[in-house]
Amino acid sequence: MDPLETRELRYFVAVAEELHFSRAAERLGIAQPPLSRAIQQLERRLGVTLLERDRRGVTLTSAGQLLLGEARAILDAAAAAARRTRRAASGTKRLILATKAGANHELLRKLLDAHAAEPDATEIEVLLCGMGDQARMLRDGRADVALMQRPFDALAGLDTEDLLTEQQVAILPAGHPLAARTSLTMADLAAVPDLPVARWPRHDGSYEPGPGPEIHDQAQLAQLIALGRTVAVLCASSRSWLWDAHTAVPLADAPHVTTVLAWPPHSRSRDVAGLVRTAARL
Amino acid sequence: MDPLETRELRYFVAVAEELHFSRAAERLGIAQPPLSRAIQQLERRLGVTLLERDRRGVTLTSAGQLLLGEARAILDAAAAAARRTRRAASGTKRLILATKAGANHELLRKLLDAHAAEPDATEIEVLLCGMGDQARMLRDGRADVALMQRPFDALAGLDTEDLLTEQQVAILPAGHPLAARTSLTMADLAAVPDLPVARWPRHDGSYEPGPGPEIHDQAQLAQLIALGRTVAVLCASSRSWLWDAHTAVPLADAPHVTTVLAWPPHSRSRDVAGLVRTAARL
DNA sequence: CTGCGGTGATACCGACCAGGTATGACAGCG
DNA sequence: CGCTGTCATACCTGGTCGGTATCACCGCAG
Repeated sequence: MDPLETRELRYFVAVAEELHFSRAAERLGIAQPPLSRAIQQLERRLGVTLLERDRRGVTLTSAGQLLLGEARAILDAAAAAARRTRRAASGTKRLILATKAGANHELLRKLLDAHAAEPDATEIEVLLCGMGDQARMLRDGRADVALMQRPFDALAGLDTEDLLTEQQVAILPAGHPLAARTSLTMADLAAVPDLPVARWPRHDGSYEPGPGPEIHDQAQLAQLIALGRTVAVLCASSRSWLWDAHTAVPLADAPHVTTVLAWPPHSRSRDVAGLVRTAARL
Repeated sequence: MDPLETRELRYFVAVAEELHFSRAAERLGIAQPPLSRAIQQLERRLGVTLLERDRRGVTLTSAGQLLLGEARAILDAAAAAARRTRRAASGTKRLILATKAGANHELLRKLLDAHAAEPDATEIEVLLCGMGDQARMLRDGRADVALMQRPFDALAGLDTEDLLTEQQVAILPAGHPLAARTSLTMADLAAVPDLPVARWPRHDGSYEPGPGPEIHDQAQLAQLIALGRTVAVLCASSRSWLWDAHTAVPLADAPHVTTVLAWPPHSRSRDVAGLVRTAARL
C-alpha cells in the first residue's frame, strides 16, 4: 500500500548485490542489525520474501531479482532527478551531450555546427565517455543527450531519433593481404586465423570467449590493428580516426549500424527538443 | 548528496499539482505545517528553490517544473516495482496485456492465438482500458505489455515492436454524400461544415478547441456518427466494430498508423520476451 | 563432543525527526 | 479596521532509525 522509500531500496540493493548482510551494512555505512530490520520491514510491507536466508549467505528469490532491477532503475532515476534539478536551477543553460570517444567525428561536427547556427542556440558541452557509458550517463542525469549506435548500445528506455545509417567496414593492418580487396564478407575475416577479430565488452562489462584481444578503448584497438595483431569491425564513419597503418574495407554482409540521438524519456526540456529538431533535419 | 526520498517527492508533487499547501496537505492526509517544513527541507537539501511563494498561492520555478516531471516518473516506477514484485511472488504466471477497448480486434486475436500455440504459453489476461491509459498501466505496473498506436499514443520511455501499419479511414454516417466516394482527403472532410471532425482527448486529458464533439469512448463516438453528428478519422482496422449505419472511406493523405506492442524497458522478464518474439513473427 | 568463528536475528536504548496543535506574519478586501 | 486566507514558525509527542550487546544456529577443527 504505502509506497517504497528510496532508503529501503538502497538497502535492499546493497544486500542483493553483496548477498551478505554484514558486508552490505558496511558498504552502507550502518550497522548490521538495523539493516536486517529494514529488510524485514520491507518484506513485511510488500508481503513478499525477497531473500532466502540459507545458513551461510543469502540468495535472491525470483521476486527479489525482479525488485533488484526495478530498484536500480528507480535509484538511478532519483539521482538523475536531483542532478537535473540542481543543474536547471544553477542557471547554466548548457546541454551535456555524451558520446563514445572517437566515434562519429563527422556527424558530431555537423550536428554541433547546425545547432550553433540556430537562433537561440544553448551551449553544448561534449562529454566523452567509454564504451557503453552513455546510457548510464543519461539515466543518472550526468548527460542530457547522447550519440549512440544501434544495435550496439542498449537503448531500452530511451527516446531516440535516427540520424545516420551506414555500412560496417573491416579495419585491417595496411600490409595484410585482405587489405588489397575492395570488399569482404564476415566469412572472409573468420577464415584468417592469424588475424582474430577484436572482442568488445558486452553491456555488463564481460567479454565473450574467443581468440581475439579484449578491447577497452579505441586507442588500444588502433595500436593492436597497426601492429597486425587483430582486425576490427566498425561502422564506416570510424575511418575518420584511422592511422596510415590502417586500411578500411567494406563488409558486404555485416548488419548496418544506425547512429541515433538518444535522450531520457522524461526530459522533454525545450533545449533537448530543439536539438532533436535540429538533428532530425540532419 | 543524500538521495531524494519518495515521501518528499510525493509531497512535492502534491504541492506542485495543487499549487496550494493546505489543499495539498489535505490530499496527503497530513496537516499543513509539516508539509511546509518538508518542502523547505527538500529545497534546502537540493539547494534549489522549487516554488515561488507569492502571497496568494504558489507558482513553480523552472527547476520545480522539471522536478515535477521526474518525480511523477519516479513515483510511478516505485508503485510499479511494488506491484510487479507482489505479482511475481504471488506465483500466478500471468501476463497482463492492456489495449484500447475495441481497437485492433483482428490483430489482438491473431496475437493471442499465436501465443497460445507456443509450447510453454503463459496465460494472458487482457485488460481493456480507456483512451491513453495503456502507458500509465505499463508505467505503474498494472500491465506487462500493451497494444498501442503510433503516432497517437505517447510511447516515450517504452520499448516497442512494430506489428502492423495501416491506412486511416474516415468513418461517416452511411447516408452522407461523402460516404459514396471510394477515397477522400483530409481537405474533403474539412470542407463539410455540417459534419465536424470528432475531437479526441490529448495526452493530458484536455481537448483542443474546435467545432466537433469531445469524444470519451468508442461507444459514444459510434453513436454520434450513426446519428450523423460527426465524422471520425481512425485506422483501417476499426472497421471491425462498425455499425450498419457507418461507412468507412479510405483517406488518401492521412498519416499511416502503426500498431505496436509496447512494454516497460526494465521488465525483461522471460514471459514478455517470449510474447515479443511471437509478435515479431506477426 | 566441544569450543571457535561466522552467519543473521533479537533486545534494548537513545536521539532524531515526522507529524500534530497553536500561533504568527502578511496581504487582500469588504 | 477587522476578517479571511495564505504560508511560516514554535513547540510538543511518538514512532522509528541507528547503535551496542547478545542470542540462536551452523560448520568445522581438534
